[in-house]
Amino acid sequence: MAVTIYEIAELAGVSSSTVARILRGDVKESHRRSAETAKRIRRLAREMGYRPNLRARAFSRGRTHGIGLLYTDDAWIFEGMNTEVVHSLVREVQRSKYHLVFAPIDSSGAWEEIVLGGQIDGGVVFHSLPPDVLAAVRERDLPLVLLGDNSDPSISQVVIDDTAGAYAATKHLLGLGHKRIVYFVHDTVKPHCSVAERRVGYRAAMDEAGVEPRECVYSPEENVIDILVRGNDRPTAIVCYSNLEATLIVHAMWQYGVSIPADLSVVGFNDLFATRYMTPPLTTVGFDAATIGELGARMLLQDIELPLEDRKPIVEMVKPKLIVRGSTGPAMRVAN
Amino acid sequence: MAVTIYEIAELAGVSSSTVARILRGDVKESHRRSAETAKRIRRLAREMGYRPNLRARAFSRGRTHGIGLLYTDDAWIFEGMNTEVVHSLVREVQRSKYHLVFAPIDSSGAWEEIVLGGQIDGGVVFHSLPPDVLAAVRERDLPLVLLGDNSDPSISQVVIDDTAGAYAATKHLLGLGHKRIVYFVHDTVKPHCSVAERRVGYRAAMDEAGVEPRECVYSPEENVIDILVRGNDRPTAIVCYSNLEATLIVHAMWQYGVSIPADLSVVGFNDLFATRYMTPPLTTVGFDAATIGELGARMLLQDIELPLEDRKPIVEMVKPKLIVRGSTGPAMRVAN
DNA sequence: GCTTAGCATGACACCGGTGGCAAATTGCAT
DNA sequence: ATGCAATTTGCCACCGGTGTCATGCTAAGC
Repeated sequence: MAVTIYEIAELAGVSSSTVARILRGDVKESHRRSAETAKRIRRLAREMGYRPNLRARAFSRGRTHGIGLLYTDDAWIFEGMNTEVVHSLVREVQRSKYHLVFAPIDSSGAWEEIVLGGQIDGGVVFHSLPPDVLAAVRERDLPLVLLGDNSDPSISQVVIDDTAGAYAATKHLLGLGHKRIVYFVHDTVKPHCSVAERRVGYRAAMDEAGVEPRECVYSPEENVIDILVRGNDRPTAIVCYSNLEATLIVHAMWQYGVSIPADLSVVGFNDLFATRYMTPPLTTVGFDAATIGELGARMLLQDIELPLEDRKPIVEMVKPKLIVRGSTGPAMRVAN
Repeated sequence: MAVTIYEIAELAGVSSSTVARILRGDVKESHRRSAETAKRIRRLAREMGYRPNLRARAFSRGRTHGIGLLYTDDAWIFEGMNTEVVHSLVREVQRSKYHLVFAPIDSSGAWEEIVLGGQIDGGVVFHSLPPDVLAAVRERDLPLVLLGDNSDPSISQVVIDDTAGAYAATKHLLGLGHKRIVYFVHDTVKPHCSVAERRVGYRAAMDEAGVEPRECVYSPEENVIDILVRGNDRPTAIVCYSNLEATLIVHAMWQYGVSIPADLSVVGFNDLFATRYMTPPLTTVGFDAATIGELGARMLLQDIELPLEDRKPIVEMVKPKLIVRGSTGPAMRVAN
């Protein structure tokens, strides 16, 4: 059905290799004859609506030009900032004529088909890979880039400076006169290096100010209310692990009549569109999702082009910055 | 590097066809010898870590087992409900050993590579296709399923009953005693059939109640404030086209001290996680995103398996339902 | 024991490009 | 005109499966 180089070759009276090379741009065309045939062949191809069969090319070259989007359920790629990262990833990868393929790592084992079946030339990982998957990928010599995880230094990665972000958030609160500041993590959050990193940043700022750090896990909800509303020694400010905690806390405080930021200051993490329109607009640590996708894609594509032995892991760190909005304010004077 | 059927065939002392057939399950194995060789070959394949080369299979069969995720920038697939639809799409497609490929329709022309290069066997469309793309897809006889758009009856589609949703929302407000109800659309919303359909539902309910319908475009913001805050004859309730309008209105009203729902009732459209935690929690029209993905995927996969002439467009309609939360309340008594 | 339908098997062409190699052609210098 | 290097061109094997066809084998029926 579709036009092939052989049909073009026949009509043009040349061999299929010539057609293939010309349409691929493998010919310098300095000779007079070459330039002429090249022009003729290109015209023919255009007229006949030729499109290289990418299945055939992938087979023959052993390269699909596919990039796997590898993620576990824990990575929540359909939530928050991650969707924006994926968005930029798609864009960047397209620019180099590659395409992105969903490769969820779940019990269905579909990832095996994709990775072991040779459907992709490399993978972008949200956030890290189970050991068996990693082993399989390694065996196939597929280059990888990890996004948002620094657990394996032997793989290239793009990470956010979580420590710096949490540090800045805590500093901001300390600067407003707060002393009783809590670091909050929701208990549905999977153990992930960023949880610890943000904690480190928080603690560093607290230590520096000579204030006692306090941590809390948001669960069960009652527990949180007890701490934030009924507690005797209740905190005046909160550093949230992410926007989830911030959203839930703002909502819970609204229910209990605790005013934000008058009675309680809240800092989130991640600059989602919606946080700008919360009541009050959320002060949060933000970073540019597009940068992460672009860096990741470029690092991966570079590795793919490189011969196996020249590949070496690179780590890129993205600096977040604090965006001050309405959910933080000066500490109450009356604080005991 | 990777194991092929030829290597297995050699070791097993049979032909490559036999290996291929046995590993594909094309053999009934009623004969004694067959059963024995089959067992031997399967064991060998397992021991050698054989994996069929899917590039080769795709080439040979002319089928990639890839499904294109076709979307324009206008479709916002990285926002709101759409991400959930994509999520379920991935899942459902995997169950049938297919994989999803991002195929954004933009000026980069990358979609041509994917569609015309034969990288996919079919496509899921958010929400509709530009004419040139549609023509290209048609020419390749690629089956399609449209999600959330009913503009082309010749293509299978999964649509939400927008009219019924907006009707239910408006009915709810009328039931609470509201008379001055406005239908709100943000001006960044692209012309899309759902805008009109929801308007129809809104109007139907208003007409039924014998109340004058009123529509508004959210832009510029000043305009909205004028209408909702300063207006003499200002509305007491709003039916929003989507959650975007609802979020912005709730936020703006908070700034102007208009209390929701006491002074103004707001109904959104789309049941996002975050709407549950807005202040107040949003009354909204919701539908199950997963259902849409599953239906769409199944319809498409069915079409792919079918011979060209047996394919006929199917339309599935998903019923939304009203979720009453805190942003709607009875109309004020003092209303003139 | 012989026939025969039915299934398993092997041989081989094919899908549509790629890439290495040898042969042909060209431009340029002598 | 001749030689030479540079470049283009054609030929062909190859990538790893699939599917068809002819042949070989098997088990059941007589």
